[in-house]
Amino acid sequence: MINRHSFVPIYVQIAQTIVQTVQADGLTYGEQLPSERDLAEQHQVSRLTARQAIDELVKRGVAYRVQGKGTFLARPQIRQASGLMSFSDELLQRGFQPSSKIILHQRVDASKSVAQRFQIAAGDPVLQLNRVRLANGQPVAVEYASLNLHLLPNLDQEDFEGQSLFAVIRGRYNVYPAWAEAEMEARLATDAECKWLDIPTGQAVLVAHRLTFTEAFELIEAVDSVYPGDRFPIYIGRQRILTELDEKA
Amino acid sequence: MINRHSFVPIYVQIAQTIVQTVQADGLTYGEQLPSERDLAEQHQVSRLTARQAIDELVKRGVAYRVQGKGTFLARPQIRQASGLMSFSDELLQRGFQPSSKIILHQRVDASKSVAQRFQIAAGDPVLQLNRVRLANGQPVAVEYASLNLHLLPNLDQEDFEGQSLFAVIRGRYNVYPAWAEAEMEARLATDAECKWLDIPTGQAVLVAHRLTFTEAFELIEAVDSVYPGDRFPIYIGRQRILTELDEKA
DNA sequence: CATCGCTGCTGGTCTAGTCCACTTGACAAC
DNA sequence: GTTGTCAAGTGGACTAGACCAGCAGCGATG
Repeated sequence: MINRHSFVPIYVQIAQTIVQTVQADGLTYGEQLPSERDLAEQHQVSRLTARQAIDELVKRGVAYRVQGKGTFLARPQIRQASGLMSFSDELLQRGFQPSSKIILHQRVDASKSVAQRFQIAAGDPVLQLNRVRLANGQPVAVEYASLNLHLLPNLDQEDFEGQSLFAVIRGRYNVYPAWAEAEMEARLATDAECKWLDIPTGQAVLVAHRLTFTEAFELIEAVDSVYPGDRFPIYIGRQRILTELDEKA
Repeated sequence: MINRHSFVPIYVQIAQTIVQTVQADGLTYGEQLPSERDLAEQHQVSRLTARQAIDELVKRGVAYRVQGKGTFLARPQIRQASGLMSFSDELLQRGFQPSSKIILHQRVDASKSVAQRFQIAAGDPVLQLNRVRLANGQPVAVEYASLNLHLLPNLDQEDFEGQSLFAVIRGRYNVYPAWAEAEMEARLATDAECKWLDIPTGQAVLVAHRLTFTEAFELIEAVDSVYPGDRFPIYIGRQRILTELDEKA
């Protein structure tokens, strides 16, 4: 079960085995997981390590704790993937074949507002990448992306028709998206968008203004995604509602 | 500084003092916070406790760690409040005076699909509460809410024109919203919505289908919020992008 | 029969350490 | 000057305990 000489921390390994066990045993919402003390003894680790494993599951919204009673499986999420994450990954998970048609792909000088977001000088080059996103050949979104060439030098020489942008960012540059932030609004589709998305004029579209950061909050990309309103509802994911630090006094 | 006999855990107290210190000293994005060992010695606690304090800040996206270097302040969020949280709270934070006009307020028998969401029997009573939400007297949203009367008995006898729904839920019932999940779409406003929101016909609106859960994933409410597309962009909050548990092998 | 209290379980918090991985800067050797 | 090495400081992982707080079941006591 547990490999003490692996680079993967023990608590992650334990979290993985719990997930596997849950799937194998067909456990569902509300059922109880092993106690922290049981897990510790089972895997011959200290209780804190077992607790860290369960922390991982709680962080993901897979399980929840009740003091005095135990740890239980959470209600499953509506969907796995999030509208805030990689478009390609989400489509793959949902069983579609993602692809792209590039509308624009060029270095541009950063405008003042873009430069401020990227924390670079105005006029510094930024990669502008506008794409129509397709699922099984059907257009499902238009994306207007600005990418940080300081963080991703020579990114403009990559090919994005064939491969996922995030895959390139992770694989070639070892840059890992860790945080995302978004604002949403609705508006009517522009004429160009109607053509790209193959929708009638006057239709409502959902626009997501998304920022993606590294662990250290360097801005990787700023994207405006335009979705036809009804064809593709966007799942925001499961989020913990944080109480203020100074409440509960 | 630290009160060892308070009911508030020491690590929370330390997290609070860090936030206060940061504000008092005017520290900004990128500046370094005290090391875990420093914090531990400063407050005369073990290193784990100091670490837990920083964990709180990292969980909130206030700080981030870099192994071998230290802990640093994160880039501030676009906005504080989230479109997934309490409408009233968000408006208050942004300096508006929230109010409501009730369109519908009655017990209804749960339809099959609603009952399934709430995990109750079909036909069991649910509180349907439809409101026009106002900011400084201006209509900014229409909300169609279904509330769980099993969790919140006799909620239908409360007054919601004057007070925040979440305030009642927290104060009177001791039910704390802990998780939220949402899907978003865009469509054209209905005639009734145009009247309520005082917008021209044919305008695009943003629709958020939101579920709010307790810590134990009991469904508190299911809400469809309709926002005029451009008047009020919805902030989704800052979210961690989770890597799969079985990656990084 | 109802109730109170005990006991044994759970998670929540905390201690005082250990060793490892990584970053940085200083300093010595080339 | 460049390069390599070493030490100090950082967060990451882990141990082996401790006590507290909340829940549930059981049994004795009224």
